[in-house]
Amino acid sequence: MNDTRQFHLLAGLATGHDARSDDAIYQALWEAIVEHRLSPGARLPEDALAGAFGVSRTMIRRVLQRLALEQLVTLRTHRGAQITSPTPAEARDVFRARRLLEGALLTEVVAHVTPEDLQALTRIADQERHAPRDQAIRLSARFHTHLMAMAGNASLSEALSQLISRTSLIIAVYGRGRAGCPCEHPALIPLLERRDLDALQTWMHQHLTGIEASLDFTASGDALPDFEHLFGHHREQNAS
Amino acid sequence: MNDTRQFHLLAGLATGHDARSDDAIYQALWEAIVEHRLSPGARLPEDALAGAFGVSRTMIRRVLQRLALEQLVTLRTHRGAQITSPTPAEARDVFRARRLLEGALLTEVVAHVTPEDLQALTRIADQERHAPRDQAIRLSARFHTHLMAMAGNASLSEALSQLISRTSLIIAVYGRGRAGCPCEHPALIPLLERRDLDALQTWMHQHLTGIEASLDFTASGDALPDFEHLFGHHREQNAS
DNA sequence: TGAAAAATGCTTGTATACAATCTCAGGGCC
DNA sequence: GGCCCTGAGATTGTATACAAGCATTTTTCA
Repeated sequence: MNDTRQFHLLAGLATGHDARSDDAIYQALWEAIVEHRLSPGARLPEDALAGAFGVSRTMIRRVLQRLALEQLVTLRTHRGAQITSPTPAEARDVFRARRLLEGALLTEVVAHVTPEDLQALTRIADQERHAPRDQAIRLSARFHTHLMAMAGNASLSEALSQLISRTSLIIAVYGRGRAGCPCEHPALIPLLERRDLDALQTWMHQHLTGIEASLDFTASGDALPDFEHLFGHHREQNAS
Repeated sequence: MNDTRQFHLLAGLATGHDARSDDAIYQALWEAIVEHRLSPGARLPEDALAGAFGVSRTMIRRVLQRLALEQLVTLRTHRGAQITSPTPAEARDVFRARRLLEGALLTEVVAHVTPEDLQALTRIADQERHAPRDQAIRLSARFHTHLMAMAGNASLSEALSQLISRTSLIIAVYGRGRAGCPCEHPALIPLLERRDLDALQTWMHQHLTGIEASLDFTASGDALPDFEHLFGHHREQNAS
């Protein structure tokens, strides 16, 4: 019994509902993941997706491979794809990386920001406030992505985009209650407007640290339970 | 006429010569690209590669897609794959990104470096000095990759690895004569040994800037010739 | 002779068939 | 009663067939 139905909400997002192109399928899946409509751990059977999108498994496999290289889905041989459940360690890495990268890039952002950019950011922040929760998460990602794209460095922007997407997964697993950017974004815009680099860097650091601090890593990450942490108290002594 | 022969040198690198796995093929192609045995602009016909590696096009396509996402090959629809020729703008971005990332990560590297790491780095630097030119390029990449892996942040290491690989492409296109890291790497090790962060950051900045300065961007990047620059002297006046 | 148009061959894009492997349920054995 | 083994079903891995598009050559006409 192909549960194609489960994925029909994905297919219906754009054109009609079938024969979508490579990129469109990627986009639809990406949005569904970032918006938490597909939760970490969810299985992604190729047949079901192929049916939902009206294409063959060939294309689905290509899209899944791409998502896997971006660490949004995990591919295990002969066991199929599922939405990645980041480990606490990975979560920590992502936040450290983002603090470092976004902090450093703000220097370039300040140097290149234009009035159009400010308008675009304001619009995104507004939409974010009035959007339902799931879309707000995606718009929050968009806010950061757009902000960092101003630095004018495609290589870094792309790497950062991946980190931002992964943050959404991390929030899905470890966020409790009203996690995610709790609408702090509008506060950044005036700082950017008067090009106050120090204030921007401080703000960004606190923003990211605040999100990370709001997470709850004691809840087992949905993946394999951390027996070491649950039962063992000899963490410091094994040096190998 | 399938010029499978052209690619047999790739296939012969590891096991026998056929029925190689996904990762092995990726590895072989990656090394060939980074070692400049496949030059930017070189075409990569799926049939020829499939024949050389003894697999079907299915696998080749997967590997090519992965290399494309890492920006090492360029995939154009219905026109196949070829080794990417980075543009001067991309080259600039990559070096800026590397300066930023590697400089910042040195802080973490200093905090985590172990004697084993120092040994490994020394060994790589030694091999690099005594290796023939093409392998030296790959070992140079390995040096930087290993160094940055010490920071203990997988997310950033991976992004950086891609930037390092792309640097090899940039050198292939714009490097003249004895470009690449001209064996400066051994000088870094004592600085690392005494954890002199300031000296390390200065060294790294100059190292990367030196490589970038040794490039010659006037030579047309092998891709589409820059007619604007060749024939037009009205560069400053067209503002659009 | 030169240039535009048509045809052929080669390469890639997509779907599908078949083989290999995993999962899970049912039954037998300890 | 619990555990292991076995087999059916389902899912993924790989290869191949066929369709579609591009490139080059050949042909034709001025």
